[in-house]
Amino acid sequence: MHRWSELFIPTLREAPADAEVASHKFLVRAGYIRQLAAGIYSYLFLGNRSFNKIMAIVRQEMDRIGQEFFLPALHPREIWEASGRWALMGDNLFRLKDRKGADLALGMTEEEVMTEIARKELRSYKQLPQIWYQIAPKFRDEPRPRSGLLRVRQFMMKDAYSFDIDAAGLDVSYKKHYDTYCRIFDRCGLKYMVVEADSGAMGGKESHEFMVRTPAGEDQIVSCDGCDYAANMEKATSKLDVVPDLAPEGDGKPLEVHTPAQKTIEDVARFLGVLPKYTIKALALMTDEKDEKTGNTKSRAIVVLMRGDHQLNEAKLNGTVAIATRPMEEGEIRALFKSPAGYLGPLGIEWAKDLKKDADRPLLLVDEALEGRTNLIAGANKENYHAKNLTPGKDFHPTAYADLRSVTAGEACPNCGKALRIDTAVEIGHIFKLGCRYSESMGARVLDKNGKEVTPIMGCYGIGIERILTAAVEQSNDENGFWLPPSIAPFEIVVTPINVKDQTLLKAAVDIVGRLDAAGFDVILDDRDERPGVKFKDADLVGIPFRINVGKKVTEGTVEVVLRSTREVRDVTISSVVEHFQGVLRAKA
RNA sequence: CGGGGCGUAGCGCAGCCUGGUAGCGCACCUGCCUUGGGCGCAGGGGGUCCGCGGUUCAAAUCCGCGCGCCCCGACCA
Repeated sequence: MHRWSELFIPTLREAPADAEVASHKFLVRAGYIRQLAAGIYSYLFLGNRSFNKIMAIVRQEMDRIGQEFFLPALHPREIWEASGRWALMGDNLFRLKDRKGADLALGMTEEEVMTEIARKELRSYKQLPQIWYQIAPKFRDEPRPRSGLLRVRQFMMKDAYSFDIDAAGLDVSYKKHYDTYCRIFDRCGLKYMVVEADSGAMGGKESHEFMVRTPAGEDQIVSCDGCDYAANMEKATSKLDVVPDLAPEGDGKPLEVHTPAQKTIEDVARFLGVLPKYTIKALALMTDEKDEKTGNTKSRAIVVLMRGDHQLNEAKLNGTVAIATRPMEEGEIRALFKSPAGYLGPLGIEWAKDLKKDADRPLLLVDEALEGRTNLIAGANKENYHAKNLTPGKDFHPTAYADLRSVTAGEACPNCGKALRIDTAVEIGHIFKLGCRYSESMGARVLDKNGKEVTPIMGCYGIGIERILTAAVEQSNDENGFWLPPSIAPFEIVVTPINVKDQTLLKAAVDIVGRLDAAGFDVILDDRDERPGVKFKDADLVGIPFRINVGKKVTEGTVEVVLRSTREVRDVTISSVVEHFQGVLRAKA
């Protein structure tokens, strides 16, 4: 029997000053966690209990489709070299040396280790498909740990990897994970949504993120209330209203107009008496690519043209050019384009003809929203002048058109046309068709039916254990504390005798706890010699979804059952308490 | 990596400007009292004032360097 008086549940009346988001404040106040260092937390009794319940659910569901491993957190440099990620991961990878001076890394994910096993052990198509998973700590040297448990440097992750003989097999493994994830998050009592995700520079592969809407989140998701369209910002698109173009002026050729001291889109549009959507915004960017051998940095200029009222989506740009970019400095703009910053435009510059060719020329990337438009207004590459009558493809030639725009709330859904909404959310799971990136680079091969060597195709699938807890807290809290879904709460029920010095009450409470225990419920007895108010406040704080008050009414054979989420109180006879909770808590099971 | 803030008892903070006894609330311990929403009274314990160096008769306080933590941005399978 769990007796509160004997347990270490250090609740705090006040939250630490540096806690900002609800989950951080409450998990600390409720005695679930304590911080050890930036982004590194200890899980105390209650936190660990909740944690174990989440992991048990994940494990149970994953065992239906895969096999659990336990892999080292300490990885030799070699396997990260083999996958090419030793250089790629940069400072996010924790690195250390052993006594002999050999390089080691703390695992941030386990593609390398899993693929290493596959490489050594898998020989035949007959051994496929395989789904291997583990639940283990991961380490990332985040530049900025934040928001309590939301972004940390050590965290628990369920990561799974699938190996299939072909793309059709991968589709099956992927679908299994998709369904399993839904079951896991359903059982954890989360209100989540699944969004299409960007698969990064590798391109073309499928990816979904499992998200929980909460203002504490770090991601933006776009969704439609009218249909099931949902995507993250990097992937989201929308249907734009057709803009009737301006009529050409004069002979229809590019026409310079005097725009003294009008630099921003808003200024120019107002000055010329048009809406910003008739203008072109030119963004000058640079890539700095370091040559590994020579150590020299190669830079390339990229100019992005957007409709005047649109925002560039850097993730989309990244996906298009497959390299990091930075804003160009004013001096660079002057030197390269002979144009003052603020008056940059596409005219009179020799642009690369193709993404692959003309490596010495700057790239001109034009957002799709400008494709087919005519008679637009852009900078004239000349102080105090803009140019009218610009038509892409005629007056200048883009290197490429691409979807580079960030969707904004209220734009039309690409599926059904209803207004899109944008919410912040926390990512709790991510499934991803990896392809052969790791199996290829690390040399995993199996023989197929025909005795031919083929590279297994992989998928990877992650769940953040902390984030399930965090999301659950963010989802259900008020000024007094939070309540967790019973499936992941440290205890399902707290039994609170109003006065433990009153032997009748204490005895009745012990009896009730005993019977609930015996019936398989997770119960805690708050037998502390505290005033009722103190015990109620603590009970409200620590996330337990049900409370049983054992008070005066015991003499009439009843106790109160309080539902934390709604504060709904209900008298239940002592004799039927177990039955009552079997109805409430075990109905679905 | 750019910008900002903070570091004094377990938690929340004052003191620092203007150098001289280290304080308040909560928590904790003892006793009494109280028992349906963080009760009351009395007594008590607890501090390398983030660290190092400097100035000074004297440093929590002034100066320098360092470290840690938080926030915004950048970054982020």
